[in-house]
Amino acid sequence: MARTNSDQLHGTLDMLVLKSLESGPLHGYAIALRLERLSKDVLSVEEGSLYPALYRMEARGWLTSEWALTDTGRRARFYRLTRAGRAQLAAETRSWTRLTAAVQGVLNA
Amino acid sequence: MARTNSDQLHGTLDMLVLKSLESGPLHGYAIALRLERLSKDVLSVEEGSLYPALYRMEARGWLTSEWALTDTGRRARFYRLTRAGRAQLAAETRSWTRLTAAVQGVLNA
DNA sequence: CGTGTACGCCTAGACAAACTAAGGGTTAGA
DNA sequence: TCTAACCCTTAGTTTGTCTAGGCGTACACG
Repeated sequence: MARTNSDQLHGTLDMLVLKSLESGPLHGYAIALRLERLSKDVLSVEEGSLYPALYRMEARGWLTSEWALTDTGRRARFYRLTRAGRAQLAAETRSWTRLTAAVQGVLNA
Repeated sequence: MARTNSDQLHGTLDMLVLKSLESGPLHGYAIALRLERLSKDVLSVEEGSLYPALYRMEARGWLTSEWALTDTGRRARFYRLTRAGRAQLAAETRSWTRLTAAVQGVLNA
């Protein structure tokens, strides 16, 4: 009913997830933790957003996944960036930079 | 059907519209032109997004509106920022700055 | 005079993305 | 034993933006 979190990540979640996989495969939970930590708790990644995003991106060929064990011995699904995923990350990053610069330009006017 | 423009403005349109009214009332068409010009044509404001956004914001008390004549003698609906609208603009600007800084932090990692 | 073009506004419907709010199972430790 | 952290899943809702039309007016130009 009431919205507390207001789609703060709209349009950037894919990019952030792709980015966090750039340096190697991670599982969902780890991706969420990483993003929260890197953003100093400004970004909070809801599971209900994250997992569907992962499935979506895998379906689009940007990621592959497989079950494996974490370093603490738990089963988890690890996601790995594909070549197409890297390209997508680059494209989204360019586009994001361009957009935010434009918005900033308006705000400075 | 196919999406060409991908919701590029998602979440920022309200802020941009409020910002463009900061220096005085404008009508819808003028707001769109202004945003396109200020952003050097990076942002394109679709009428189907803009007008519903204006109605929404008026309903929320951020804007008031009235019919008046443009300097070229046409009838147009002019929107004016309310006190609440100014507060909203300030809040959204703070939040946007915070968010983009966080995203940038992740991208730089 | 007709006709195109820029000016202006309006709206229904589709759609994607993110969210809320559950549920489930596992491991470790108090 | 029981709690908390770890990890995944998904149905359903909400929202905003977009597409794709429609309407009417003023003015310039041939």
